[in-house]
Amino acid sequence: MTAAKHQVRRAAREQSGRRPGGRAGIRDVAAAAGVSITTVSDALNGKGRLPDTTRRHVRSVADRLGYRPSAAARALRTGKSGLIGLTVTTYGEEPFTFTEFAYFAEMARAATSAALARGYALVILPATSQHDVWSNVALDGTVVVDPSDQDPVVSELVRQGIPVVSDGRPAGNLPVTAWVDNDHEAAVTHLLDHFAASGARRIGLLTGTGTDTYTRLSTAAYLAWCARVGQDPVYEAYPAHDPCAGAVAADRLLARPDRPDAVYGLYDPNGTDLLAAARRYGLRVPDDLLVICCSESTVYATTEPPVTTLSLKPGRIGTTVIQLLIDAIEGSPESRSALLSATAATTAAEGGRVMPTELIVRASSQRRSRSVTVNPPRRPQAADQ
Amino acid sequence: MTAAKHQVRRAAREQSGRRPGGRAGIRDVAAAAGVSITTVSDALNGKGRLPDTTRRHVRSVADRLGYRPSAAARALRTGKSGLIGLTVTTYGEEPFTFTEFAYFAEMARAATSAALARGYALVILPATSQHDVWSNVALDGTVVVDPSDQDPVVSELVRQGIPVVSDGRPAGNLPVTAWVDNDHEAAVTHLLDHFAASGARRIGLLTGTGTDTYTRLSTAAYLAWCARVGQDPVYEAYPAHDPCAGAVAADRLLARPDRPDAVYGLYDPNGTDLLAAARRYGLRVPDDLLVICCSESTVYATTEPPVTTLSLKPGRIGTTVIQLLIDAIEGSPESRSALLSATAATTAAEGGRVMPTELIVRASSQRRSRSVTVNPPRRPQAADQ
DNA sequence: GCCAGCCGAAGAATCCTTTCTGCATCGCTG
DNA sequence: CAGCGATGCAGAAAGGATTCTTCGGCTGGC
Repeated sequence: MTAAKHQVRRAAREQSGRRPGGRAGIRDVAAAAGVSITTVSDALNGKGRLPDTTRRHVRSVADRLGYRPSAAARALRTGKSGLIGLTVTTYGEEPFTFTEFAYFAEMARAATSAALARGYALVILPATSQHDVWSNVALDGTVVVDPSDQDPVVSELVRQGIPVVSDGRPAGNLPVTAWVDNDHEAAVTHLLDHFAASGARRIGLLTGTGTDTYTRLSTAAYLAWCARVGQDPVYEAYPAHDPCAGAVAADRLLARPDRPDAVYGLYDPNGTDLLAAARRYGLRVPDDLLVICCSESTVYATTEPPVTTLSLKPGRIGTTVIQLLIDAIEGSPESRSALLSATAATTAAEGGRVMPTELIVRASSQRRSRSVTVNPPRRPQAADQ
Repeated sequence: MTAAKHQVRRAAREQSGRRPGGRAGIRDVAAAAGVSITTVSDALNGKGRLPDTTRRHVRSVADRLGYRPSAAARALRTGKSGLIGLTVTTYGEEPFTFTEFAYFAEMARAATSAALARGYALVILPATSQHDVWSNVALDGTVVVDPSDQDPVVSELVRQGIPVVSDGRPAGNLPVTAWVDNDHEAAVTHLLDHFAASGARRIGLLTGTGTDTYTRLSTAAYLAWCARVGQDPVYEAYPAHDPCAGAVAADRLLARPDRPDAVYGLYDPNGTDLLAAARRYGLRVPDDLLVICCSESTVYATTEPPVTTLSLKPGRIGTTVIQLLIDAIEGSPESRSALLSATAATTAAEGGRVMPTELIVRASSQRRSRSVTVNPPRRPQAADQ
C-alpha cells in the first residue's frame, strides 16, 4: 500500500539522521538538538521567545551539521527571494551595448555592491528574452536600464505587482515605480558654457539617431543653447550601436564647410573618434579644435592630449536605483516620504530622482593652459542631497 | 476552532476562483478549466498522456488568467532553480577589478547569452561576501573567475555538491569541476617572437605583483623565453589592482639604464601607460620603442600610434565556461566524454580546457610598415577544436 | 493553596508545484 | 462476453522552511 510505503521511507529517514539527499535539513538539526523544528527555525532566525542557552545550543548543532536552509523553501514560504533583476537593453542578440560598456560596468558594479549590502543579489536578464526565462526566476524587484517606449517586460512585471525602478526617465508613460536619471539638460548647458568660455565660436555636436531619452534630452539641450546664444546648430547623427559609425560621423563633422571649432560627442568612443579625425585633417587639439565627450573611461586621462569628459557618475546612479528599489520592495515608510520630497524638489514627474553629473576638465577643452584640473562635482540647482 | 477557521478560508478561496494574494495559481487554472491540478501541470509542461484538445484548452485558460507558475515552488519541488552564480574576485569592498573591466564585461556578456540560450540566468555574487548571501540563493552551479588559492567559497560549494567551473586554472588544488583558460605560455612566447621578428633586441615586461595564475604563467613564460634566447630579463612588477601604479611602473621601466627597446604590458591600461611614458622620455613608437599590451579594449585601434594587443578572447571563454557548467549540471553524457578527450589532448590536469588567444597586430609593434594588419587567430598546438 | 499569567516549546497549516500511483472507462481480441 | 491493455485524468504525497496557534508547566500574588 502507498501509506505503508511512505511510512517506511519516513522511518528510515528519521533513523539515519540525514536525509537521503545528502544535505542536512531543519528536521535533522531539530532531531540532533533534541528540540522541535519550530525551535530550530526561531533560534536561527532570532525570532520567538527562547532563552539564550537554547539558541546557542541549536546554533552549534546546526553548525556542526553544516546546515544551510533551503533557499527555495524559504522563498516559497516567505514570498521573498532576495533576488533583483538587472535588465539590460539589447542590440541584436547580444546583451549590453557597445557604446555604454564602461557606463554599464560601473553602474552594475555599484548596484551589485549596494544590493549586497542589503542582502540582495542581482540577476542579469536581457530585456529581449523569452517569457519563460523571466517567469522561471522569482524576483523581488527589477532594475531596468533605459527602458524603451512600450517595454512589454516592464508592463508584465508591474502587472504582477513587482516593483520596477528604471535608470533613465521612462519613455512614453511606462508605469515604473520610480526612476533615476542625470540632469542631462543642465549638464549639456554647463558644458557648452565651458566651451564658450574657452573661446569656442561655433560648437558642433556628435549625436545619435536613436530615440532614447538620453540622446533626445541632450540634443534638445544643445539646440536650445544654440537658439539662446544665436549660433547655427552644427551636428551629425549616427546609429550609436554601430561601433564603427562614430569614426565616420566624426570625420563628416570635421569635413563640413561650416566646420566647428569645438565638438561635444554624446557617446563614449567619440573622444578617440574626434582625436583621430582631427589628426587626419591636420587640426591641433585644443589649439584648432576643442573636444569633450561623455565617457566613464579612464583612457581619456592619458590620451594625447587628455580629453575633457562629462561623467554621468554611473556608480551613484546604480546605488540610488538599488536603494529606491529595495525601499519599495520592503515597503519602508521612509521610501515613500523620501520619494515624495525628491519629487517635489525636482520635477513634476512621479517617483523621479535627478542626479548631478561631473565635468572632468582636461587639456582638450582649454585653450590657455594645458594643466590638468578637475572641477568639483557640479550639482544642478534642482538636485536634492 | 482552528480546523473550522481553515475550512472557512479554503472555501472562500475556492469560491472566488482567485487567491487572495492576487496572482492566479495552478489551482485557479484547474478550477477554471474544469480539470485537475495534475492535468494543468501536465498540459503546460508537455508531460503525461493527454489528448491535444485538453492540452490546448488548459493552455488557453492559463493564458486568459495570466497564470505564471511560481518559480519558488518549482525550484523547491524539482531541486533546480535555473540560476548560475557568477563569482567575481574583489579588491577591497568593491566587486570587479579595475584592470580587467573590458575583459570581464565581455566575458560576462557572452556567459549571459550562452546561459540564457540554455534556459539559465546569471546571478552576480562577489567572492568575498557573507555566507548568508550565498545560502540565500539556490544555485544550480557556479562560475568562478580567477579563484584564489584556497577559496573558501569554492570548497563550500563543492562540499554541497554544486558544480563549479573556473575561468582560469585553479591555483593550489582547488577541487573545481572543470576549468577553462588561455594558453598563456604559448601566447607570450608567440608575442615575444613577434617582437624579435620586428627587430627588438631587449624586450621588457610590465607585470604584476599578484600571485594569480595569469600573472604567474605569463611572467614565467617571459623568463623562459629570455633564458632560451639569452637575454637578460628586464621587468617591473606593480600591484595591478591599483589604477595609478601602472603609469608609475611604466615610467620606472623606461628610466632604467638598461632601457628595453620593446615592452609587453600584461594589463589592459599598460598600453596607454607606456605610450604616455614614452612621450615623456621623447621616445617614438614604434621607431624607438615597440609596444604590445594584453587588452580587450577597442581604444587601442585609434591611439597614436595604434597599439598591438593580445586578446584573450573573453567571449569564447565565457561561452565555454557556461557550456561546461551546464553540461555538468544536467549530467549530460556528452560532457563527460568531451571533457575527457579535451583533457587527453591538452594537459594532464583533469577537466581543463585550453583556449587560443589572438594577437591583433597594429603599428606599435612593427618597425617597417605602419599599415594596420590583423593576424589570423593563432591556435596553440595543444588546443582542441 | 489556588488561579492568573507568562515562559518555553511543540503541532500543524501553509507556500505552490511536480509527480508517483492508481482508478475508471473504452475498445478490442480471443 | 469476459478479460486485458491502453488511455485520460484525479488524488495525494512530497519538497523544506516559516509561522500561527496552542499547550503544558512553573511562578507569583493574594
